[in-house]
Amino acid sequence: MASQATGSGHRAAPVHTDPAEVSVLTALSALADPVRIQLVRELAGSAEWTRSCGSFDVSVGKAALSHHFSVLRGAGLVEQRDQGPRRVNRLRREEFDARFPGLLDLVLRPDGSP
Amino acid sequence: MASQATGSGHRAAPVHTDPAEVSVLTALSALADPVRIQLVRELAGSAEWTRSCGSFDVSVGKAALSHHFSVLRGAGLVEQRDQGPRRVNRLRREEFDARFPGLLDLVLRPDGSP
DNA sequence: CCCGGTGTTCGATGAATATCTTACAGTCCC
DNA sequence: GGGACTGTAAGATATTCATCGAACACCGGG
Repeated sequence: MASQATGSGHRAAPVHTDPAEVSVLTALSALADPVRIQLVRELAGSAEWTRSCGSFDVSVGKAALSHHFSVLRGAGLVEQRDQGPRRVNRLRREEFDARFPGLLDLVLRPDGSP
Repeated sequence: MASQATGSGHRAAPVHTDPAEVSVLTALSALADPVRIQLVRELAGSAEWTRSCGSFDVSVGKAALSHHFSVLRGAGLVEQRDQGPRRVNRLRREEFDARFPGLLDLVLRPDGSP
């Protein structure tokens, strides 16, 4: 078979949640965590599909990191795609902003920003 | 002594936090709770200084309720004033909105509102 | 085919926190 | 002053959740 450009494995695909189906409580809970805020911020500062899960400068082990990405997926904040052995990420900016206008902007704004 | 219109007792005044000094994480954590969301919503639907703490239709005891109001005060979301034996509340809409534009609107919006 | 690299899952642990019960401190009204 | 009412404080309990360690699955390359 013709090998695809970026091999799409037949692995357990990550479960995604449509931002349109996310409740306010779920969205706020997902963002009410320092590690996840950092992930979102770092992700926002990078081009889409360029950051693998392990490429983030966080202070937790990879098990916890995997959990955090699961929460972010469940809140419709992050989309993931398998690219060879690694899983690359994308911040669902427009979609999430359509569901919760302004929320992402607040998180991405530098914290001391009156 | 001349009794004041609404007697302001010499009781331990509630500790308030200026919304300008509240971090994003604190604000999101305060709002990431179903009981507190309900309190904020109910408060937004009432005139200022008209709702005492005990007048909310929540499913927790008054001790937990007092704790939730403490969290809301600490996030700059609610202002309290003693009015006789009861403590009346006000949602700090403008001040909080100046610090976190749009956040309160998201919480007050009916949950399925895309 | 073996191996290093990448993530996920599972179970357990620990910390944060939401809750209750009880006790206490004010305030108002009789 | 006594008593009903309102809210807070303190201590105990329970639940949620973030974290870790180890085991497993998958991919790509020698």
